[in-house]
Amino acid sequence: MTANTTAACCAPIAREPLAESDAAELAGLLKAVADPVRLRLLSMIGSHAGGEACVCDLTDAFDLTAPTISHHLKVLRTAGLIDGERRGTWVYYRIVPETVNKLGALFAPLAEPELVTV
Amino acid sequence: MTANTTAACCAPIAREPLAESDAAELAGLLKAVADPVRLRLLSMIGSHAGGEACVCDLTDAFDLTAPTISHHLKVLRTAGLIDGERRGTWVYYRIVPETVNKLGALFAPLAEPELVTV
DNA sequence: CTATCATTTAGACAGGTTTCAAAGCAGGAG
DNA sequence: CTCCTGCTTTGAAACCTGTCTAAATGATAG
Repeated sequence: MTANTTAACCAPIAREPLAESDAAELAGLLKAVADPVRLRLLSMIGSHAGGEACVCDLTDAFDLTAPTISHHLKVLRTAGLIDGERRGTWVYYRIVPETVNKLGALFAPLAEPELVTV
Repeated sequence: MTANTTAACCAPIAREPLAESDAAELAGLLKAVADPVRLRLLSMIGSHAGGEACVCDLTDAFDLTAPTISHHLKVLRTAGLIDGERRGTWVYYRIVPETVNKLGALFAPLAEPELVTV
């Protein structure tokens, strides 16, 4: 179609127009992380020693009630970004790297902002 | 080859807990792209020949009214993800790579040993 | 100046989100 | 068994979003 003279740059999102179905799926994932509390939860879980974190640790880090934290964890779990398991009294969550990678792949390699000027 | 080899693990989000202020800023950015229409708009603008796209092209690709598209473009513009300019009759939008890179840097290097060598 | 096309703004409405209090479940301790 | 603690579910209130129609603004042509 075109000369495509600026090929050495583009993140997937800027390489070709996103298909409608892909956009819908990715938007669902992005909605799950597009919240300050859930971003911090995801970060806390992912950076916790052993790769997993107990809900009790997470709840104490916020000025929010336990049901609210539980709700946010459910959103992340439903989106497939985290996975939870009960061991005895406590419930532990860990990250699902495959799903997180989908997000990374979306915007990732947008190289240096040295684009061809107009 | 031992000079700061980014290990096969951690995206910034999984390296250390996100600060509250960073989480708020990033969540704002993510909210702007967490919509199928806006994702496709961003992708269309970024992948368009010349690095910019006219609103008229964008509007025709959706089953939505012009005001709705305009609303979504405003959200992307307010978030700093795109930048618009009027030239004569038409308004042209282009991507702001710096802002998009912030998103790429968040989830990017999580466990995928694929190296960018282009 | 008037007509017309392209885009944005304003106002309104249905539907979804975030949050909390209260109640419900599941394990462990006494 | 009974109680207590950790976590989830439910139900409801306040708020935010996506979409539309109608109207305003900007630019160009006649």
